[in-house]
Amino acid sequence: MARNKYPEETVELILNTAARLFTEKGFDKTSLQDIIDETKLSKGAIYHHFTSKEDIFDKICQRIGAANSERLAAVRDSKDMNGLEKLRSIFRSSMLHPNQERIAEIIPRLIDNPRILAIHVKMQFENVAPNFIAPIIREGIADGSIQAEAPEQLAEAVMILSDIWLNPAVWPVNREDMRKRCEVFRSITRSIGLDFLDDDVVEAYVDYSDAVLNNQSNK
Amino acid sequence: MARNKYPEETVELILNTAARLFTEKGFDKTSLQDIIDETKLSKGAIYHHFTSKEDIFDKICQRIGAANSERLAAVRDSKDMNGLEKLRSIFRSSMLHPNQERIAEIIPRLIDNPRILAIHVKMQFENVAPNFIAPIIREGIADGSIQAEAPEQLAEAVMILSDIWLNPAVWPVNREDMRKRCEVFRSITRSIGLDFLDDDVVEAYVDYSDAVLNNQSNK
DNA sequence: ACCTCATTTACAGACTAACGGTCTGTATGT
DNA sequence: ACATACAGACCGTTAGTCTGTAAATGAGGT
Repeated sequence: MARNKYPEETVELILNTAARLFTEKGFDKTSLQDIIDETKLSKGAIYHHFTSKEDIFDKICQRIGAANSERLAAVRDSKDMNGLEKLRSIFRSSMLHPNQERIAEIIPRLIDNPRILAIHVKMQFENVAPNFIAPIIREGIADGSIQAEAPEQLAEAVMILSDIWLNPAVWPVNREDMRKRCEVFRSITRSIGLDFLDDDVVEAYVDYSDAVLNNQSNK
Repeated sequence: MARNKYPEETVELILNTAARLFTEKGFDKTSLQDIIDETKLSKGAIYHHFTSKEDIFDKICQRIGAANSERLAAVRDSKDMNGLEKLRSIFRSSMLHPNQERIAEIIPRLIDNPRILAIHVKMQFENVAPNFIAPIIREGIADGSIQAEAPEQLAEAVMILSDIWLNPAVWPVNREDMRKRCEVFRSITRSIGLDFLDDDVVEAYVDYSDAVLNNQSNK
């Protein structure tokens, strides 16, 4: 086949396939041949749409980042909630998200997938914390729902703790340990004026961690 | 040259050279040829002492981990301090360590060196937190110098925050931001019964961060 | 509106350089 | 003599390049 009418579909196919393989096997252990085999495309096709394997990875990250930003921006710019409620909403939706189960099935411990871990950490620092969490905390301080100082640094600390330490995809633990982690996280956030983790969200964290753990031991 | 009298020196040469190259250029971008060129050894020599490039990396990590563990164990097992004093001592010595300047000269942002970042995170989770920080917190709770619960989880939280977020090697920031981070870290640790970061240690963090930042902009 | 044809685009796949790793050969210490 | 510490040719696989080709497209004439 030459000169496809709908090249966007080819791009999508490459991105989707590569994303799956990268999360399943890791970036290094996914070869271009793997992508070629799974997509039934040719090297020429892939290098026509992307400049390198790295480029494919970057584009996948951009796509995920954009989807994530959109979700967060909707909450941040909402007029119906105060600062604290927005924080609560974000953590609620990220944990009770519909595609949660699928992720638990696929993802290996991110700690064993350095590339994905690093980009994950980077996104928290460069995008999520400064552009979404910090403004919301600032809003919360202004509207009186949050008592705190240094919103930028608080946002960073909260995201590091919740998105790396509490994140079961990074390092899953058993139910009890996860519950204890959540409790410590709550006592920390409460003490700095940010009490936004609800009981049912904690349970979702615990369930998710357990699911990832079980899925791994099955392999 | 064949059949060297002192093969340990060859092993050391390989480990030291590889460690430097891995931190300078990253694991992936350091080729065996680079190591061969810099050591003036041959492929045969390297594969005689190591089974793979990965193996070299692992041995480097083990060496660093062992040195680190030794330092931490000495504090943990000391009879002259209570729990809180031990924590204080650890953070003091890790920041005011003699080889600090050398590291600042070499290291790129760990966030751009995924492999090293991942092993760094892993060591905190698998070794430092459970084997050293948690026991010390437990001791502090027992001797009354620390008021807290869940020492294992607290240890994890403290190490995540201090060794990733506050660590200038991971993500250096300017002096003001670093100072703010330290302040937030202090308010967090204080609130959970762990006030162990002294003013002069904060200044060391700030200086270190600034040094790493300046060094990078020079490149 | 329809046909023509040059041009651009979306691929296919042979080819290349560099990589990690293996294997055989060799000199030197024990 | 034998084991050890190398040296370096060799191999399969990898990411990335380059050339070839067929289908879509857009401009110009009818």
